[in-house]
Amino acid sequence: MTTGLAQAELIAVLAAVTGDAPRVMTVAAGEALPSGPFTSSHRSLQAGLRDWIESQTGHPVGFLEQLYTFADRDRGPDRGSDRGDAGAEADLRRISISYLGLVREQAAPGAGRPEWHGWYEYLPWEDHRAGLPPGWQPMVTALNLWAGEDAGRQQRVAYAFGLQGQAWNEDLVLSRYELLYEAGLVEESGGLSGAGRAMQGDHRRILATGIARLRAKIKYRPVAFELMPESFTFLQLQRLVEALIGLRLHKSNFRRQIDQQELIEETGETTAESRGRPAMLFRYRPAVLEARALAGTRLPVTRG
Amino acid sequence: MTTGLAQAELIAVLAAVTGDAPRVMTVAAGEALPSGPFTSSHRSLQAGLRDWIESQTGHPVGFLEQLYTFADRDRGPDRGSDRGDAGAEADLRRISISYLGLVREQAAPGAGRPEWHGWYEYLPWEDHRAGLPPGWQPMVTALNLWAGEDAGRQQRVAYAFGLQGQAWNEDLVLSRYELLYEAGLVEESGGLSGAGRAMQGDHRRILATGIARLRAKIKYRPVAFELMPESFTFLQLQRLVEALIGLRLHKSNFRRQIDQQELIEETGETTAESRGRPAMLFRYRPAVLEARALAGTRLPVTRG
DNA sequence: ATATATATGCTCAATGTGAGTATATTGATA
DNA sequence: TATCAATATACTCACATTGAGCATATATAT
Repeated sequence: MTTGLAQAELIAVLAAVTGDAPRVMTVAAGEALPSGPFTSSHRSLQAGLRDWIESQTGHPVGFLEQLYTFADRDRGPDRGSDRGDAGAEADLRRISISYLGLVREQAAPGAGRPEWHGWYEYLPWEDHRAGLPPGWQPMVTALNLWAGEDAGRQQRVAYAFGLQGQAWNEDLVLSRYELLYEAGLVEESGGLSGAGRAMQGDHRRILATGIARLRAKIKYRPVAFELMPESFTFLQLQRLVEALIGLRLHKSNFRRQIDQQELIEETGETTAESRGRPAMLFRYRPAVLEARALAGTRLPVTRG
Repeated sequence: MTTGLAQAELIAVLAAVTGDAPRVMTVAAGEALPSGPFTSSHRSLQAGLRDWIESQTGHPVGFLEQLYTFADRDRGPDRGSDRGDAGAEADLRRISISYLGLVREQAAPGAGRPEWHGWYEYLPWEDHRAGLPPGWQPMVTALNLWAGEDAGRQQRVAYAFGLQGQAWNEDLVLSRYELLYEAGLVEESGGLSGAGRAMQGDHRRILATGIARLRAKIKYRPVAFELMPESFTFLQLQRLVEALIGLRLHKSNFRRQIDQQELIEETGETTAESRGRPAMLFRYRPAVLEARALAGTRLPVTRG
């Protein structure tokens, strides 16, 4: 009872982008994230997961980062209350350690026949590239109905979904999923279908955690390049970032920002894929990565 | 062998600030971070840890956030190699889930007689408030010696410690500890004493992880108030932030920044603690917290 | 009264950001 | 072949933010 014994499991949010569609690797016909027991034959958490992913996808994982560790009856960061989906009453807890991984392509499925599905099948309210996503109005109406006269709920909804003068904040992926969960508007919490495709257990919450992390990270670390091919045009890079954050970017300002960070350099070649003027091809400069990352201090320190 | 059974343990980095000294709660005469098994009597990871901390410190924990989950033979985010400190060859892995918690004061020790020690006893190279910290020159010399002709090592050292024209980045706490570890300059990796006080196992690495998280977080979330008393002066707030990040701040620019975020409001009273003009007292405005946090987008989205 | 110490407010140059416009270079088409 | 449509790249400009320092206000100590 007090031994602290638990069953350990690894869960991966594996992301890739094809064209302008961000994708996630799934199993069980798109209903679950890939996962497996953490066995003692693995050298480490990272190494165990890396081996497993590479055997499944046939591609190396460039970027792999721990997301969050959940325990039974404690799914989701700031939840004190039980959700009742814990299962049997054994004195064995299950501990799930989730990871975010980025892979460059998603061809060559391995033994497990993984499937790639678009993020926004599961979280359609997160894609604002073409204006308000489908199903937006009914969802907002239902959220407001749930909030009722409760000022706290009203504020949380307005903040998370960018209503009532608040700006849309693309990073709040997890907050939004949790609000929808709490409001009973997703299947996982007993809601009717409609608000995106459901997943087993809390896998959709873990997907939301991964997307939130990636959207936050892309602002101060050049993770986008982990998803890009060797050489690429400016527009391809822009489309990829837009796919991840679910928003359109200002073209020339995006170019300027990338330019002045000196993250990329011309290859010398051009593409003639498109109709108009051919675009220059660029490659990533990894040497600069370590040197410039995390430049944003935001605190008024005294210099000199 | 492949069951995924493991022993689960919770480890806490509990921080408080008294005056201008940031502190961490320790056990074992200041040689270890508080930890304990995660038992099935706990409702959840968060709740279990929260209960335990409050019984130990006698104070409620305002802020509690998961840091990182380690497994035996995998201590530290990006390490593939074993460190050989794993212990017995049982097929039971130990999994340590670490948390960062912030408490407002550190009086009233509970049953376990915890001790509070200054952060910078353990990581003296992190405190740059009074210029270069003691032991800086010998440490840099030893690092350069370790780097030798290896350009990669040289670059990592220069970047992490702000040498050769690079600016000091207070967030890179973990990178610095890991470099010192790798270079054999801390006791935990066989180095002689001198570079700060050691801790058991990898507790000092976990402390570094917690400080790094806090220093990064303070830039975009008002976590400082979790450590402040009810009412405070501007200078007290500044001193606290300075203690956390280990740097001096520009007085009026700091005031301006806090001002325009509308995070605090006057209480109407003043203090006459000091010699000169009495300072106005302020209180934190928690209502605004949710509404304004995470304003920094950093990506050039198209508006309208 | 005067010096000293701290608090609070103001200015200004430099830099960064949001938004839009202008020019260049291609393929398609009349 | 002249023109159009489409895309790429470059430039401008107002405005906000930031880094740095100076000025003023109000207390205590002598």
